[in-house]
Amino acid sequence: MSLRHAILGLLTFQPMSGYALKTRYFDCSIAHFWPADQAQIYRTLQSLEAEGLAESHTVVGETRPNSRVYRITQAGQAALSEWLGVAQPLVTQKDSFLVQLYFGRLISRDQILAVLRARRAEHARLQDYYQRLDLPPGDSPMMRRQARFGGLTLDFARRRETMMLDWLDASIAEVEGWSEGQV
Amino acid sequence: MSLRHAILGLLTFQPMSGYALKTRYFDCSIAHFWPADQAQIYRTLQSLEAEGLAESHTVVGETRPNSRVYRITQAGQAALSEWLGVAQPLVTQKDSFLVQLYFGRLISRDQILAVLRARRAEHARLQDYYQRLDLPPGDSPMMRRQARFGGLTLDFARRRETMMLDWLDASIAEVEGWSEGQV
DNA sequence: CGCGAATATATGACAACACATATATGATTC
DNA sequence: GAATCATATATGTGTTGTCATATATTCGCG
Repeated sequence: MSLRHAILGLLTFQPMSGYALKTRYFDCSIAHFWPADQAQIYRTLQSLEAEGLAESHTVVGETRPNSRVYRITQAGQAALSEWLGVAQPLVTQKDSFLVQLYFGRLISRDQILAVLRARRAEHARLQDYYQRLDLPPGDSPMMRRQARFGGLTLDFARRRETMMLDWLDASIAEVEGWSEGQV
Repeated sequence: MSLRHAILGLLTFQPMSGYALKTRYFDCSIAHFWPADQAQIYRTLQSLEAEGLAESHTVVGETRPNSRVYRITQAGQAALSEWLGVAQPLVTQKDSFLVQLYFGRLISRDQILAVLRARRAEHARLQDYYQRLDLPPGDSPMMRRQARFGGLTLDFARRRETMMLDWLDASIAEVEGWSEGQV
């Protein structure tokens, strides 16, 4: 249910079209911890409207194609607040890389090291991305409050990438220490 | 596709029934980073057999119900090795809690603190679980090699929980420092 | 003027997954 | 003897998500 509530949350910034929501808001924030493609977002907006949590009207574009601008309703705000106040159950994070590593004994030491190093490179790239990423300072009281919470989630991403790199470095060193015959 | 390969991997330990696979192996290992319910595992075993990656025969149980014992085939071993050798694409980890936190400004400081503290308690429980969890020492060369790779994934889980608790403690302290009027 | 890029929305098809439920056997417990 | 638990497998169904594809407009470039 997170995508529904994430979209309702973004609509609290201002009413907007699916396109603006995805390209100007979603992809720069929520997508870092709850990615979704265009089809999913458009369908979710339709479903939100069908349930009365959002409403839309067509805006005639003079310089662009017409767009359908969505606005959160009172019912939508109530549903969002309700959801935000209840602790979500902890869900096990799925990671196919850990499945690969768990069965590392089934391939050669060089092969598993190559997979580990490729993973390290990906996370180094991500760490760099999150280090450079900075949040818009906020030009209104609302956006300044928003920036604080955005800062918490960004802090999480940075800590996670640091932890990942530490663990990958330790794992690579450990596997390198295992003689080929033992692997 | 991870579940398919995880199941093939478990079948390399020994041929076994869906029930044994789930309760004696899957839930104690793979489920920590790729959970799946009974229905999903049984259907995946059927699909693996349909593709020739596993084969099964019925074992008549004298003291229990009959069971269908699956064995990995040559083709299955080949498919598994193939998959293990290729680095899987990095997938964004979805976390509904981060969605909640990102929109923390929409509820009261006390409410978001309650959600943060509930999350902290969950991760403290998980950390305790992973600290106590120890892998079977391995009674054969294969299982000793297996224990090494299992150790790497366990190390990851422990580091992740430590990072989570550090971040949650820092976030709780930070939010506590924000005056209610500002939140 | 044609072409591609950016803007904008929508749907079909399928895979993966979660949750519920159905069924059956044999052992243990009260 | 009835109830319950552990063992064991199977399927129905709805939701979510992914990927591909279709369609339409306007702008800028060569």
